Amino acid sequence: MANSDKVKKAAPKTAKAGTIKLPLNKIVQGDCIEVMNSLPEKSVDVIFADPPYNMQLKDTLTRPDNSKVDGVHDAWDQFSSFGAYDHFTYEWLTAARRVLKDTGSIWVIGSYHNIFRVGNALQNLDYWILNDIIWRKSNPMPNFRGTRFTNAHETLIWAGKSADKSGYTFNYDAMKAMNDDTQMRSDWVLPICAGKERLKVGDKKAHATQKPEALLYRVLMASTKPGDVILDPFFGTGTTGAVAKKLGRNFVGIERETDYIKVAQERITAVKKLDDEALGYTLSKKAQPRVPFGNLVERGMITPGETLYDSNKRYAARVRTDGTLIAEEVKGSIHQVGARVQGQPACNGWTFWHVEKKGELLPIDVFRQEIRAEMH
Amino acid sequence: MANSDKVKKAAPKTAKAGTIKLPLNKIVQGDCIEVMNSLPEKSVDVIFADPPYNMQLKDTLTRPDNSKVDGVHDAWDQFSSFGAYDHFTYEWLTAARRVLKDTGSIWVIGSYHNIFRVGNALQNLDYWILNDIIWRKSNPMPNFRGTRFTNAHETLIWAGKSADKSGYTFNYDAMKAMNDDTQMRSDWVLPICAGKERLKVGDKKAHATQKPEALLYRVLMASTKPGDVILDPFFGTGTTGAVAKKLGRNFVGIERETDYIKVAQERITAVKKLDDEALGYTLSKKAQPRVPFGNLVERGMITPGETLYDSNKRYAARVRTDGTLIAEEVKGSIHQVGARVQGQPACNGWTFWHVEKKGELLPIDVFRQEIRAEMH
DNA sequence: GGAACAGTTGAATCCTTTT
DNA sequence: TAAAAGGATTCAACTGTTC
Repeated sequence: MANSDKVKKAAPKTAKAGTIKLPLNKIVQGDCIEVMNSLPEKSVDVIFADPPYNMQLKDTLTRPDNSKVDGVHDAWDQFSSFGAYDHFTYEWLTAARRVLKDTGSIWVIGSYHNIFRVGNALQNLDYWILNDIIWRKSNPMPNFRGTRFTNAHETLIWAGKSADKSGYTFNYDAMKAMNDDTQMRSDWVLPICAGKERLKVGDKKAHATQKPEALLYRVLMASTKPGDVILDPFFGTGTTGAVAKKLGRNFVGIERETDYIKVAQERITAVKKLDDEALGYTLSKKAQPRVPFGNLVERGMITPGETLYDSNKRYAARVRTDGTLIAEEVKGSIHQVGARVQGQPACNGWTFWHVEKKGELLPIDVFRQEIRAEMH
Repeated sequence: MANSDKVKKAAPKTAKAGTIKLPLNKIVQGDCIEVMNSLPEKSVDVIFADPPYNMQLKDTLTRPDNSKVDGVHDAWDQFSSFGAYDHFTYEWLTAARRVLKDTGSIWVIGSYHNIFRVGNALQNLDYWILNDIIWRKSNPMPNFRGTRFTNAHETLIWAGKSADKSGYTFNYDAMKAMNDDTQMRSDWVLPICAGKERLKVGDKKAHATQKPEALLYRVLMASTKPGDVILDPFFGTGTTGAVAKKLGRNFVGIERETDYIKVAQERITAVKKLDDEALGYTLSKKAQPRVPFGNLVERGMITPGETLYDSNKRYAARVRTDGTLIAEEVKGSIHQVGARVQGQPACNGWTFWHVEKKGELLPIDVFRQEIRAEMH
């Protein structure tokens, strides 16, 4: 493909690390390791990677010097017939780790041919696995020879940058909402990419392993926020870019093959971003602004001296002017007193305590909601 | 446990490899690596292994009701590093390979904590992966903190002794018959081991990680013939032995802990071999799979931003990306919003809401039916 | 006797901010 | 940096009790 404003040529190998500005919503042509090494470090929120898994599997286990590995004690830390693939894997995962923000996370998809190499490398490189996700295909290709089980799934690994770097995005509530109000599980049932969604060039598939948009939809809805940057180092025909654009996220695509880039570019251009109401990103409860109980007293929503009850009216406590409670000699915050009267180690005072209004018990959390609504 | 005719003491480390006769249908007490090295080479048909997962649990975990989760904190699951775990893995997999017949196969079960280490080691040791099998738990433990996807599955790797040594057993027709006459897939839905099947000592579970018999039933039905020898190097409370005996197969169990051996021995003694007729598998009736509304959005059957109507077009609501609806400031699931706009306590959103296609109103339930049809 | 309800439990790498 | 505090968080299956 000729140069266009949407396609960047790969940075030369000599490019200084981090000297290239992040090419937002563009496809960069080139080797993903070189390109990633040219990007600014800690600059992307999430990486989605669908690496190749074409391996030379028939070789026997040999070291680089061609001696055969036979012992127990030296097999596990030596190169093997998988050496070339492992080397490639470590290189791109290392480059990916550099460009990933400390609060970022990475997704890698694969099958049993390569996923154990990838998972092993991720762990060795100090990534921290969050989940392994099973994409259960509703319409897999059958096993024609009847020699094994129908290979009906692929595996995705979702990992944070390291064990002590938390802060990764997980839209728990959105996932739960998408799953009829029960937690989203680690096994996802989705059809393979077929029909109109399957991109063609003439009457041939544009790409051998095009992933369904539904898969990326769930990945991005789960682990990114609107405006986040998603890097895909094996961009192919651009499923990641198409879904990112639709969902109001930014993408950076890296791809070597001109033919794929061309198809991906056309595809993404045709995608429209959903409007903001439809996007409807709701802040998780954990991320909402903190409202001290004292504010409710301060504003007169709750009067000092008033009595609070639990939902069964088994426990009662009186409100003091400073926003603490007192019950049976126990003084402290709404949480501490709630925990103590029940003899529990912890308690969410917001949902535990109620005020009595016209004979009805109203959780004090409704006042907090009022205050938050004012704050937008 | 005292010596008995059913329990053998481990062979001494100096025992010459292969000098011990195969202890058929017995539990050998000792370290599995030493014991396996003392057994005759190429003597067992199938190995089933449930090694420690190296879960690296830190603090105690509590449920939302403040009760404590009884996690796996046993000494046998503690390893100092990945290196230590890898070393252990290579050792036992090497010993296992020696006792396995050339026509044999091996099963190893694990979770994301260890399965990538195991899979990597299997490949490096020249085993040949036949399938990775997903045990989808119908009743997994939820994620109590809302931080990740519910960890709802475990992975089994099924591998032959090497790429050029075929001849492993796969009972294709039995598997197909067990699965309503369609090929058995690589994902198996089975409940966890609970209820009466769960072995207890007093009121405590006998083993932290007892596997369900249904899982071993399928493994052995798929990959062994009557009379075959199945070796389990991490025998625990003997699920492998119990199912092997029931199915008319022979087992060899290796276990270190006296307490587990005692429980396993009693359990297996109580098992009766099924008569040949009873070996026919009774099919459990499949329930209608639940399809979340979010799936329709994810798959593009319904577009975020699209408007839904009731059959009389009296009410309207817009679809958001996470599969919730919004109508007149009311947000929530298709059921919740349907109920609220009507002022009713409840509503079946599937039949209430419709999409407009070419001037016709189509209930959204038709899309759910489409998805169910794909799932069979 | 059976329905309804309350209680328990499972291989889990399960929090974040302020003081 | 360690300790304290705020406050967010669960699903399906089985067991046992009550009405």
